[in-house]
Amino acid sequence: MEVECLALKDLTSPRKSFTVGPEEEEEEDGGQSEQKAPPPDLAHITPIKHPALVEPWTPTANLKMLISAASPDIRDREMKKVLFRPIENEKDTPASPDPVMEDTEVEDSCQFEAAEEEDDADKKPSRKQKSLGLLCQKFLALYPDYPPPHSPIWISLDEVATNLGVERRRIYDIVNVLESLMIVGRIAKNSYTWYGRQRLEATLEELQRRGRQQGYHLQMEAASEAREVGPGREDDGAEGDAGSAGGNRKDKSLRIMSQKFVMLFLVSKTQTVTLDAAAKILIEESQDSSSHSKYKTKVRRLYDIANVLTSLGLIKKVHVREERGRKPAFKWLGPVEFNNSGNAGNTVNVAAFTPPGATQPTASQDPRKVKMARHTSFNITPTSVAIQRQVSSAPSSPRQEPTGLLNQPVDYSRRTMSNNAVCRVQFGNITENRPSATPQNPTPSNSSSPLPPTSTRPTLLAPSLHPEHVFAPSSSSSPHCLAYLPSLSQPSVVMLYRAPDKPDQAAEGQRSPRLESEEGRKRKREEREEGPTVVKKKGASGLEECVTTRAEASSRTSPNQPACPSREQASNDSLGGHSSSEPAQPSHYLYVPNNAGLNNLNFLLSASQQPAGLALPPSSIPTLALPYVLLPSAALSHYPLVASGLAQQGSDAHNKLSFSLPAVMSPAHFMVGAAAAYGMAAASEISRSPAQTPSTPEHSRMYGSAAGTPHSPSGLRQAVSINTPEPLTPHTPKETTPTASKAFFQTPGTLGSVVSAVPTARKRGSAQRRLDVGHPPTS
DNA sequence: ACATCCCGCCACACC
DNA sequence: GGTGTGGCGGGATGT
Repeated sequence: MEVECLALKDLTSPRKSFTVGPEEEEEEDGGQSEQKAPPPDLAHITPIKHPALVEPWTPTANLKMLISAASPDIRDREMKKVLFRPIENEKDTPASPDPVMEDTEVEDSCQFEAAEEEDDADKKPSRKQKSLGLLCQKFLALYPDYPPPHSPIWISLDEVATNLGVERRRIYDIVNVLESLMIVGRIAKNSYTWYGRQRLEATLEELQRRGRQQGYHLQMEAASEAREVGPGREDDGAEGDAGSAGGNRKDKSLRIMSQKFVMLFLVSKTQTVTLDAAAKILIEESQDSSSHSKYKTKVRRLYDIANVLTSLGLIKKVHVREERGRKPAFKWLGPVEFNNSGNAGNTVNVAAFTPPGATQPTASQDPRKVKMARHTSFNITPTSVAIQRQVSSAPSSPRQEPTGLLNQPVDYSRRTMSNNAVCRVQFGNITENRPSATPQNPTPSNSSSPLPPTSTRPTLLAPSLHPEHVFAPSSSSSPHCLAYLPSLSQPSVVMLYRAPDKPDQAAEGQRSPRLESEEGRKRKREEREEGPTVVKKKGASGLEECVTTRAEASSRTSPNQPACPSREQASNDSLGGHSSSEPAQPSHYLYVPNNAGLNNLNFLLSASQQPAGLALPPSSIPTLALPYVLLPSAALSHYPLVASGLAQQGSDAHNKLSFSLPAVMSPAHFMVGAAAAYGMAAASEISRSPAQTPSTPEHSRMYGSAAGTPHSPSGLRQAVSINTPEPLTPHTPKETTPTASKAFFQTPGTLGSVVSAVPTARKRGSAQRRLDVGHPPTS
């Protein structure tokens, strides 16, 4: 790995010139960044003060981070600062950070932010920010909805926990629910395979079937009618599940409860289930008659499950009014009717499903056999702030939907930006596949080895973004893309703006995601079937349509990839190809601090645009007077935009550029919430010339590190790749250019270093504690 | 006051 | 005994 790294570096070296320090050397970002090379533009752009001094964890800071992104170390530091800061400092240095404003211009803007941000960012994360729903979103953001079938993604819970900066315990909660839906499958201790939504539909179908068999529908009716549930009871079902699960242990709970809960929705006429009813039904089954306490416990668990399901976009919170008043309930947003055919796509074996507990990956392929790419994903740092509360808040209460705002937590999945969103950002995942391509295992097949998750490979970069994350306006036409970079100090959004071909589309992007939610899904479903255009919308269930579309059309073979066939083309285009207006890519990017009124959003816009105007295409951005910073493209180079397709992209290589920003994108964030809200739809593709895509070492690191340390900026390390428009497939790119791949690979080494650095983080239990650092556990 | 649900103790299942 | 899981519910936080 190390070696590789070197290699990468070498590669990058050329770039180094402006790239920030290759590595750690740099002292602190701020200064260094400038020093480094910053192209003139940058230099002034980022007037980062002396980082060392303050380390404000402000938007500006984010900027710095970006800049400094080049050096992972720095990032880490910063991240730490950030991460910890809130905790530790929380009050200590309250304002300092923001107010300080390191950057010049930015600062100004920052100031705006400052006020808020401090709150958000600095402060300790509110409870909402730590919610399971948000956490789940982050988790989901790490992996593609539709990973390539043949290259399963390996997940290390420990790593995930570390990266997300949470306790393992929390991850278990999420994973158990995801496992109940076969979104992940357990391989072994601490090891899971990520299936994404490929099997989701089939699983849901199966659950529906089972739910009916078990008579849940009757209970639901009873319950609904008479609040008091009639003791319909049937334990069988439950037990069956549990039993099947194999582990009988106690796993009856979350996993099974989750399935049952889902079953209730699937058999419900109204598709709405009140917590009360669900709890009662579940209690009965379990026979815990314990009564009230049991009830309370069940409800608590249901909240946990509901938060995860909400994050998946499968349900949303609602209230049902009753005589007494309104009761909390959840409405199913996922698919209810399954066409076998459709499901089939996934080829999930129902059988596999059966034993939920069992977790057999089986079904189609044994993951293990298949080489698994490690998804290092991550990077998501625990951004304290990162997540917008909106989102977070949502976990339980998605109410916003109506508004159609950003928030919806859940919808990430569905968030579709514009209909055509083309751009895609990928996080690590994408890469993952590629990596496989990497030297060692170019093809999935060959690698028989399961890949030790650990060091091995690297295949992945960082977690890929789901397409969702990216907004893509209509295809190529659109000029810019928005990316949400949670890792940045705050949740930030970066807009890459290319000389626009058409702003309009961007506008499209704006459409609130929400709208789609329900209706959209349906539509989507339809769409999928129809066709391909899709980019990434997600189906109701959150499934990406792209996949589906394509998948259906052709065989389901690879839902993932196929889905977005066009990419290649795109890639061509984008990569270098993208001739459109710009030859390669925008020379500059605008970075807009969130402060500006945008909720914590930061944007990078291509300089090509007039800064002042920030005028994004009108459509795209409503007039926003935002403070922004121009960043020379070079600056971004550090963050490697990797054209996935660079080299060979061959099939996969989409044009996506990935550029790794030290941020993590969580879908949610990405969401756009803000973006959307603002109407920025973004999206365009950014194409990057191959040359550009440098896989700089740093870059690689970023990816590689997938596992950032928790505290550390792991989050930062994420890479984002943006594709050209089009349908991107989820991430498939198995093969990417060599170079690119290298970059990814290297990561590991990088990671290693990083990780090592933070070993402590690893402490699992304590991992979270990082939070505590600041505050000792109360007790 | 009630709705949510974070947090982490602690039991259990495996090494 | 150590570690991975995850049940469970106290009590904090949000509304």
